[in-house]
Amino acid sequence: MLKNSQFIDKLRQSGLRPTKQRLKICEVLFNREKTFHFTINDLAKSILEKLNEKISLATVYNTVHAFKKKGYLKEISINSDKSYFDTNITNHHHFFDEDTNQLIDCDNDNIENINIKNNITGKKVKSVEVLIKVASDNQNQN
Amino acid sequence: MLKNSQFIDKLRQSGLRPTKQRLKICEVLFNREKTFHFTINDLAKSILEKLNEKISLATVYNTVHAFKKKGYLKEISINSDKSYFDTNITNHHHFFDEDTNQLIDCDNDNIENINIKNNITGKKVKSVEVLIKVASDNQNQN
DNA sequence: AAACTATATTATAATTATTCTAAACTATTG
DNA sequence: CAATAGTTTAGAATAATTATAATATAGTTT
Repeated sequence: MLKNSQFIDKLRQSGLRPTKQRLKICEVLFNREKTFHFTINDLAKSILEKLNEKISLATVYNTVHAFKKKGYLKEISINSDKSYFDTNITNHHHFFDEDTNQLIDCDNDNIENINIKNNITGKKVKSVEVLIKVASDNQNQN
Repeated sequence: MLKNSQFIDKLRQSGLRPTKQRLKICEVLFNREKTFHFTINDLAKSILEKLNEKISLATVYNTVHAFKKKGYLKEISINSDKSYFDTNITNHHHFFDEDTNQLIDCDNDNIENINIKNNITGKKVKSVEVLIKVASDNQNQN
């Protein structure tokens, strides 16, 4: 478990002011055993429930985007009406269970190394993400 | 180039009534040399420009979803504020150019076969999609 | 520590993509 | 050709996200 002062240092190091709100959000996001996936709404709800505190939705949006820009969060490429974020910033992939709409981490060594033979000229590969959609046998394909 | 009567047959075969609007949309989507990617907005604009005809937005949404359900279109998993569709329904991957926000097909044999060692128990793999985000060197990672 | 400046937070309005609704319309069937 | 089941439509409703502009706070300078 990280201490408040550690979050303060981390924020300051990346040029973000360690405000009350940002520290609360750090607590909810990073003071955990396991990484996890969330939507902005999930996060706002967590803050309310866990810390019994209200942070303006706008601030939650701002903070999540700031954290993403600094590399503390990743956004996950799923087609959905809302954006999903991940506190696991390591290189890894995802299963998406179409029955339950759940996103599940797929360990990187569960898939052989992906080698892109021909990249777009003049561009650099920023990320390679695999999304494996799964469902029970009787479901429609998406 | 496909003829109108061929679209009529195709629609009827899959239990969709071949209406004026659906045939127009077929023309725009499938009467081409190459497959392509689009958003609902792109499509509505194309209809207006190419056919000089106005189809209600609701109908465009309905039709695209109907076509997707029947397997004539694929939806692409990109995290974005809007949904992207693909007339290329074969198994393939994508590059996403973060500089231009463009989606580019990645030939299937540009990537070695992807082998998932351990799948979620009780579930069947419905699709495996790779999204390769690229950008010029000086861009931020997404 | 007061004053200053740059950055953050907030409630609320605005915007955008998408879905819903219910009335009018049309293709198919008997 | 009448019945009916499926479609289309404009516009309203909804939901996620972004913009706005006033207020508050953090860091810095005096």
